[in-house]
Amino acid sequence: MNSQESISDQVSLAILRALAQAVTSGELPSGLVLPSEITLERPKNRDHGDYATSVALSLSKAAGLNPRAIAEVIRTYLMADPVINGSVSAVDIAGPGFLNISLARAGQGSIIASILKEADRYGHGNALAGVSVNLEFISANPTGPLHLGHTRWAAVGDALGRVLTAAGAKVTREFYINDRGNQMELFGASLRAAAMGVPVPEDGYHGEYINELAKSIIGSHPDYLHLSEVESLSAFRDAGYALQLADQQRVLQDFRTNFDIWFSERSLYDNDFFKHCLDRLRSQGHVFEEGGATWLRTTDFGDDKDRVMIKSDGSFAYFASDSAYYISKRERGFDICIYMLGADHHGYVNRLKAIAACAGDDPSYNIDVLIGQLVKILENGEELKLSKRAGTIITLEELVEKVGVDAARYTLIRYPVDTPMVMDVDVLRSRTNENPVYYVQYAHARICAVLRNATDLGIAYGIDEIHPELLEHERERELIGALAEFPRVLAGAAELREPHRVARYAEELAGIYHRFYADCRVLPLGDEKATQLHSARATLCNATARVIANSLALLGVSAPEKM
RNA sequence: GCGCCUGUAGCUCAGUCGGAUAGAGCACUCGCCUUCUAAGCGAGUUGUCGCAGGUUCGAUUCCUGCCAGGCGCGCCA
Repeated sequence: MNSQESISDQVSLAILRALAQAVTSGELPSGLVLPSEITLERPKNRDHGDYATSVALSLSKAAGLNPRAIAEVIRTYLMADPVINGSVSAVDIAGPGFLNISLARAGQGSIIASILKEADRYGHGNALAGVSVNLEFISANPTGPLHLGHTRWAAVGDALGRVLTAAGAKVTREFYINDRGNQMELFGASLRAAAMGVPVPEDGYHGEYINELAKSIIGSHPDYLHLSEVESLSAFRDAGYALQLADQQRVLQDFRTNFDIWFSERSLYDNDFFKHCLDRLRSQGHVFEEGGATWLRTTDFGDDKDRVMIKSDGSFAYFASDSAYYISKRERGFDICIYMLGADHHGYVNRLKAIAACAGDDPSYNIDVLIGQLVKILENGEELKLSKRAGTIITLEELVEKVGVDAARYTLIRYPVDTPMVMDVDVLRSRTNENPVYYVQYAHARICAVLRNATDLGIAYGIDEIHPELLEHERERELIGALAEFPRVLAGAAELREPHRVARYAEELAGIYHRFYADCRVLPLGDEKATQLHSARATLCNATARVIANSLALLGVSAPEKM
């Protein structure tokens, strides 16, 4: 990290050094417990500098000193610090004891230089280096098309994978196929009934897609109708499964969401793997028998009731799969298992965490469960109701047909997953500020146009044309400040598992760029002579395009060069 | 009954290791294209941050209680 240490990191380390020096010199009490790190914040008000910290305020009580006095001591050592000497232009004390730090032009220039140098890796970090993450999302039954609820996870899960990767983690995306149990049997029975032209079972699967699937199966396997009932049920089930799974895979690929592993629930029971899991849990002392069933004592770890794994009739409860699946993930070498579940599954959080604890793991580290709220969709001002019965479910594919992959992905990602959201199809089709994906993409396309023109005019730009001393306009300062924020935003998004932060940042950056563009002419006007300022501004544009493109890449959204 | 999530501008929502006058888009009014993409920019108006306490130098943010809405609590999957 040393070579890529950002200005803000350098400053916060310098503040730590200043505090240590102050303690050594006796200006701060010797017993004072110093913070392990200093987090700088970006003041909303530009008069408060580029960075600010309130350490002096928080140390005041323990030190028994006036916060402004502490700030004064820090300021003195900070100004003398050789490392940041050239990049910081001023350290001011404001209000009750805030330290406001302003960057020198040279410091701003180094930000642009590192963006151009690191290119598509700018902003990436190593907070999760060496950590192996299993990211499981969607995990739909292979008994029908992916619908709107799955779509949110497809977009957010994929973006989270990109964000975690950018933070240095080794990420494996996994789709858990619920291919065993009653639902599969009902699916087979529904297909068979449809194929035979008899009523589908009451609790079976309905909808036009069932008829189409049935038709397609008979088309390639007319003999299925003449098998015995038992044989034909499983034949229809397996054929339907294969078709539906292939369909889900195709739709997801078109949605730019790719999985490394498609994990079959059935496979958990192959080769006595489940027995092995049970033995492992038993050896940890959390398995017991009662009423003819085999249980996991999840109440040892905060669950509100114990869970049955093997029912008294000898069949496996769904929880058996959950337990074995978790153990499988850990035995395959994953340090952190992330689960993305719908709000209707939030009751599972405790029991999943309890599985980890029962297996002897640390539930606060090895397992991370994210709960997402539901999505509603609006068209022509009316909510499209989702009903499988009525056959009016909105599929992922239909949504993409309506608004396109970029708009669908972007909109689903830009909200925190724990808030319910409404997608308005009409807005997503619009080309205005209401539609943030265009706002961001437009900024990128606009910059590309400017750079094309710069090249035509023979204006040089790039790492040798930064000229930070010429960038003194307030808009330029703002823009550089925003570019410098990207690594922190990305790190936060990874740590909190919140990719929406990247989208919000991209919107803010795009807005700052548009304002810069309105106020700062980049290229020479008419027959005006080209100067270094033109090159410097074009270079700033170049760096901005880079950061916007990097942000969009993390969301799986395209960064067009022309619109 | 127990548990989880949510409650911020007229609308849709940002804002988490507590910070300096609480933000954006939409909507409404008015400006800005004979020169870099107007899918853009600028100006104006809008708030008991659900309510009540507590911790703190300082709370939209943390804690407790309450109110309102959504969801979940099977030897179903």
